[in-house]
Amino acid sequence: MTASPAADPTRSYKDTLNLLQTPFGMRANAKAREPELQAFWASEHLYERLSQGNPGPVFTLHDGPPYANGALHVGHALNKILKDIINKTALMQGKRARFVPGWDCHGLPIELKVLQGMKPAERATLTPLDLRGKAHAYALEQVEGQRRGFERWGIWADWDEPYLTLQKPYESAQIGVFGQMVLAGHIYRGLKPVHWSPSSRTALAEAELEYPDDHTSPSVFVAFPVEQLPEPLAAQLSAAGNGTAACSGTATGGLAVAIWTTTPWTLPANLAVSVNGALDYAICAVVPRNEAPAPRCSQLVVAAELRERLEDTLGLSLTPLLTVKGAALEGITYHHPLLERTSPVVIGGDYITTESGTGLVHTAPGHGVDDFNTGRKYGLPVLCPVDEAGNLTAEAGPFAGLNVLKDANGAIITALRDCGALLAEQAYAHRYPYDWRTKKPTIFRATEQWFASVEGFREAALQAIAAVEWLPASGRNRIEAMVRERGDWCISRQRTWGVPIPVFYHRTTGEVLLNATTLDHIQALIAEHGSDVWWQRDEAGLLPEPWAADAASWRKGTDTMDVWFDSGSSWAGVVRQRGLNYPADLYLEGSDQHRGWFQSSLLTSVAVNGHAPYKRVLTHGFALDEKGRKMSKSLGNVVDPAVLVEGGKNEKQEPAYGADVLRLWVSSVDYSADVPLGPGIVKQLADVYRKVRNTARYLLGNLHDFDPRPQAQGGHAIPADQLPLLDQWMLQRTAALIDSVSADFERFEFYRFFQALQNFCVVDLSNVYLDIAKDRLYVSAASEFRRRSCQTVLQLVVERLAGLIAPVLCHLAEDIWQHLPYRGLPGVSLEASVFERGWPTAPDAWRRQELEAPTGQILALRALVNRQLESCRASGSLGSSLEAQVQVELATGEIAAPMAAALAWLASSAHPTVDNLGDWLLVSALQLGGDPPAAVLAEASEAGVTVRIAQAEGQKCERCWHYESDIGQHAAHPSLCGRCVGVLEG
RNA sequence: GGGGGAUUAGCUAUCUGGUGAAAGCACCCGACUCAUAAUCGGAGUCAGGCCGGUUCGAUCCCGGCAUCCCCCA
Repeated sequence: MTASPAADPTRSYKDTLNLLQTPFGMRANAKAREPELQAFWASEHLYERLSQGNPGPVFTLHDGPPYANGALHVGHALNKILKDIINKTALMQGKRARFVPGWDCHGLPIELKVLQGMKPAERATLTPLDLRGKAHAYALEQVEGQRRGFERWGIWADWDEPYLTLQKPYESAQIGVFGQMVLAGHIYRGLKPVHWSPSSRTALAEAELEYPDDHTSPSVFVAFPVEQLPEPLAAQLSAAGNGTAACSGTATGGLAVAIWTTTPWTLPANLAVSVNGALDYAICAVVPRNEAPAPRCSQLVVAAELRERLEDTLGLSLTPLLTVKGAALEGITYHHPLLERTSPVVIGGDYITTESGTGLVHTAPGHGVDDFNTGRKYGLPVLCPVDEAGNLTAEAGPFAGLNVLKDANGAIITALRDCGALLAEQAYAHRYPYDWRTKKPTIFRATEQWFASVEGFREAALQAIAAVEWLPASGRNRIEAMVRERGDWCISRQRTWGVPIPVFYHRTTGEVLLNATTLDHIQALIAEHGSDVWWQRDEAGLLPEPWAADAASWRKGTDTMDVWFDSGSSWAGVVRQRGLNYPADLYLEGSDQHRGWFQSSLLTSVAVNGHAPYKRVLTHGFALDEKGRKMSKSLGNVVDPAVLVEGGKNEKQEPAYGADVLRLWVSSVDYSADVPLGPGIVKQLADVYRKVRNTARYLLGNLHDFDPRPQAQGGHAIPADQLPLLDQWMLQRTAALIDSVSADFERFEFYRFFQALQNFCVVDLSNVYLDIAKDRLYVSAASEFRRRSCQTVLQLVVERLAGLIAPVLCHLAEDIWQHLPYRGLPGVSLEASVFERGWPTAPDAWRRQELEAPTGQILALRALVNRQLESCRASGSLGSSLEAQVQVELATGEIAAPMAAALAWLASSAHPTVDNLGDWLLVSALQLGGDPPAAVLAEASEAGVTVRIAQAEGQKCERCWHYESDIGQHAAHPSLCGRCVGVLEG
């Protein structure tokens, strides 16, 4: 340094400062940079090496398979990124966290998607195998698209070996689960009402129904004559003075129960009348009004609340004789008005209301879900006198042959009128399900289905639930209630795109063939050929000996399995097959999966192995918009993760924020409830990201000439215990951050990490430590202790900061790591990736809680001074804080004791060139006690501490901007202070 | 219709039976021009969805209602 910059106007003293230098950009340029970093990970085989080669235990977060259909949405992002944060943390902690991603590939939506994409003519000639081939191809295509999206988000997984529910080993394992349940006696065949379309002679799923607005049904009110009353009720009635009317044995002229139905054709299948046990019912005397024809009964039972309304509807005068709870009606028997049959009055469920009808519900277990469930409770048979085409069968007696959607209703209404059971008839408009393809009405019809008998292992399931840790804890109540109350699981579907139920029926006797031999045989065939084999081969090709010899007598079943059975078998098809932990360490899905995958997986695992497939279950809520509403196209509030990450058509309006901002969002919200997302939130997250990035950039930029090796080994690092107090405080803050963030990740409370990270970067680093550090870093000579000690801290902090953010901001963390300026210095060894460094730790020596109190005092003093400086700025008397000098005066006694202690602590520092109050306050001069400055610009007192602000004396040093009185004492540097001259002249 | 969850500053988040407390960001004002499409300082706003109960006292406990979300019917 010979020529004086002052003498050379083309140079300025700025060039003599140690300003930051780094190629690390202020902006992420995420669209280009993130894929580069991902390519780096791939080239290093980082995920593979860590997940397989880590020294720690195997950690299994088992992926719940998303459905292989449609574009990725923010719900996918929330789920997969949460999983990835947990996996990356586990990998950094040295665990072998292998993540096998999955897809749910079978089922109706894909089947329908394929069918919709075909011309009617094409569809007409479609074979099941053709359909399955197209569905298979479609599913793979969807999987590929979603996989690319997940990878772009930086998710680490076995992307080359995902599990798909359509893979042969998976299907084979699923058949194995089914087989074990069969052999354990948990699988049975039974009748169940399903949506049935007579026009297409097939069962329909809910998704295949539509509900036109203009449907009208011929509704009827019918009186069912009572045969017998339970003893207590009979006694009550006779006590009310009307015992005689309750006929015994004769149905004529006596008491009747009144029902209402919109499907008169189901009356031949009536097997009970259901009441709500909690509702009030009135037994009424019946008197015709006006011209109305007299009914055959003299007393009617109706819901008390509906009595008056029914008087109008039925044209009858109903005088209440006795009011009882529905529960008291249980045990009444009545005679079917059209058939020779006696049936009971039973207690139904809460579905029985007084909104319409009579409060007593006609119950035909073969033709309604509520009816079916109630019937099961009372052991009623599932009578279904309707064939595939919707024609009544011989079981319907005189009505056999009539069609339920055409002539049956009329004939039955006529018969009711003829026998005097018809109370009223009226057209009733309501929503009614139609076959979406034929546009014809559907019916409920009982069909043969396959069930898993939950009853057989309900207790075991409840015990398994109790052994699992549910997060949040309310999840346990939720699934427990569902499992306790649920009925048997109907696992058969009348569809083509799925795993077959491997059963044969005898062509003449109907006998079911399903045993260990056939199951093993089919399982082996599917393992080898995939489930297509079921459709490719005839019975002779599917049956094992000895049945194969008589193949012509057997017919293979056409049902497929419920897709929940598919995904519910993943513990067998994936976790166990791939050598992961079973039970898995963690399942993590949206809270809707209590009814879905958590439950189906639990049931199959308990049925086969007697325990849950998971040790812990973590659930998250749903992504909503900024106002807490569901995202929908019509509201225009949908956040497309692809646009968020890669930018929209107009990148000015929809910039490419990058995957890290999406990941930061996931970390920022409390996902135990529903989580909000919208443009405002994204913008804010982008600001937080920028703050973290710029903070890291500043750290990197000031390490450009730093060798992190200890001085003893030729480097620049100062031992921690020899650092100034300010630096020790910074390390204490860093240790505190590491400790709290480690705990946050342990509890999966990432939003706490998000808050702590923000506070660390903004307050501890940017506002305090780095603000004070500027003078040390820029002004001091490059190798001065004052600067090297600061760099020591920056280096320790930046590496740990990178590690702490790595599970969430994985790209930023790696980008920081790749830009560590001392990478490649001789003698410096550095892991290739931040993920190889391991989870950040802090030596115990950093944890010095006792530094917090005095530092807090001084920072409070700093705030007090700042307020006064600001008032000086407002009056125009000061600009930069370095234009000021400060006098601090402490009151005597208790009140100022903490501050006095803090100042004494600071004064006792071994490194007064760093630990001095003036530098900490960023002012040019500081005076403790003594006489006040001549011209005080501002003054304030707080808690016994008085500060006075005055214009700093001397002149501004052109290099360090401090105001000093020793300016101009060196001829070569007339505008510099003594300190700067010392630096420049060595 | 039933079950579950949410409701504190514009946003995200936090603590608490005692006149409550509340961070960061955003917004506003100012400084700097040696992190500059950056950085620093200051200020203000503002409150626990609504109604009722328990209590000497409730944001915090209980009940109801409203709005939103999930599941089921």
